[in-house]
Parts: sequence; structure tokens; C-alpha cells
Amino acid sequence: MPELPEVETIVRRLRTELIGHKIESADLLWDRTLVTPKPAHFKKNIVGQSISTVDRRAKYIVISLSVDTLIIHLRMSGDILIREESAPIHKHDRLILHLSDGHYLAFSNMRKFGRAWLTPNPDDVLGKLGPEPLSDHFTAEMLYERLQQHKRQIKPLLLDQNFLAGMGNIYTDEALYLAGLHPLAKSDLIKRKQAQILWRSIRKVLEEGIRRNGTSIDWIYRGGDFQNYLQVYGRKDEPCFKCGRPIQKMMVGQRGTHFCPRCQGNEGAD
DNA sequence: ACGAGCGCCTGTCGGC
DNA sequence: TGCCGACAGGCGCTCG
Repeated sequence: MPELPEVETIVRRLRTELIGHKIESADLLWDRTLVTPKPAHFKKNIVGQSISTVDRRAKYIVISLSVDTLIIHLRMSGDILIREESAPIHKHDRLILHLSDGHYLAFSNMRKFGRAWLTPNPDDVLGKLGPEPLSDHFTAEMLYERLQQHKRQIKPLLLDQNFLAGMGNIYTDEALYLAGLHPLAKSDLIKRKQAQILWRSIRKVLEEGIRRNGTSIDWIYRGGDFQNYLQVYGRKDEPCFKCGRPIQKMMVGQRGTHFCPRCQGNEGAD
């Protein structure tokens, strides 16, 4: 489910609900949720620490504690819920943190792909990520140069978190449509001008996604509004808003890929 | 270096 | 109605 805008939306909410509270106890309900440390050490290490900041890096939720950093990746079906202590645990809850303010945090994760790390060295987890697409550090020229360094299909490249950190399947399809670029276009053939347009498109769809509190397609992630503004994702066989021809769907790198064959050029350069 | 295929999981949907 | 395969907001691994 969550890509950068959804994680950002969750992080902003958590920031108002978590900061300053102490972790009184913890329950690990699905051992493989935790990458590190070993389940036996986790409880002992985290209990007693207080939450100082909540941030996002790419699709990771980064929670700074008194001593360690708790990092959570929601993967396909994860969500973070804050509930009153009296509220019952849900079926898909995998990790529970009981807080000092009478609430508990639940890491819900239907498909069990989500992961958590408790570590004194967050860089061990986050260190290899590519640039943050909405930061000032990420410029159009930087994108152009990085595109030249690979000879790869543009869509899988944008999904590669070491190339650019935070894009997922929905926002990548939307950005490529906005930029008029075919999903299979080769990265090294993209001209400087096209890279600028792609850069602007990436920032636009992500900013708009955040402004709309993310995309809510089904019951897994609620509260978002961006699904009402999607141009291609989930619109197979429906008319392109620009040219009226049906949106096509194909598989690219094992991911469903939506595009307009007329507005998004060909597989070559554009 | 690159791309295809698979595994990890649970749930939903469409076709027969 | 029931069964069965395809597919789903992600990512890490192997193999040519």
C-alpha cells in the first residue's frame, strides 16, 4: 500500500500522537516482523525508552527513542494505528507498543511483509537509499546525470530505492504519464529537457499526493483522496484524459504498469 | 549491469 | 455456489 505520500501522511499524524511518551511494554506478535535485534532482546531494549522525534526517510518511518532508533517499513499492506488501551487488538496486528499516555501503537500488517528494526545505527538500514525526491538536494540536473549513469528501463529504475527513494508503483505510473515518457524508455536516452519535465512531474505527483493525504484504493489505507485524481493507475481500458484513447496495462518488472500509448511516446527515447 | 523470475503472505475478485 | 488462478501501494534473492 504505502508509498512516500502515504508514509508522510502517517508520520505527520504519529508526530502529534507519539512524541514525549514512554514505551511501557511491547508485544511482538509475529517474530519475523523484527529484523533486529533478536526477539528475545527487543522487549528488554525498547521498554523504558521515550519517543523524541518521528520522521520519514523514503518509505521508512523513523522513530527516535532515548537511546535507539525504531525504524518501520510498511511494505505492501502495513499501517500504524494508535488506539486507546481499552481497545481490542486486531487480527493483523504484528507489533504492539504500550505507551505511557494510555494508548498503544499497533503495527498492522496483513501480508506480513512489513519490517521493523531497533538499532543504535539507523544508517545501517537507511544508508544506501537514493536521494529524497522532495528535498532541495534533489535537482533536475542531478536526476539527468543519474539517468545517464544507467541503461535501464525508466520505470524499474524509478522504483529502485537506491536510485531514487520513495517512489512506488502508483506514483511512478502517474509521474511517467505526466512527463509523457513511456515506462520502457531507456534511461540513458532521456534528454536533459525530458529529464527536467520528469523531475517536475515526480515532485508534482508526490506533493499532490501528500496534499490529498495519499491514495486510498481499498480498506488497507484509509483517509486519502488522491485516488480521485489518478490519471492512469487503475484506469485500464478507460479513456485517456488528454487524448481519449484507452489506457493500457502491461507488466514491467513484475509490476502492473498503466500508460497511454499515444501520450507516452514509444520505448525508444520518449 | 540489467532484467526476468520467484519467494514472502493474506485477501479479494473474476471466470468457469 | 464453489474452486482456482491472477493480482495487489514492496523488496530481496538468484540466475543468465
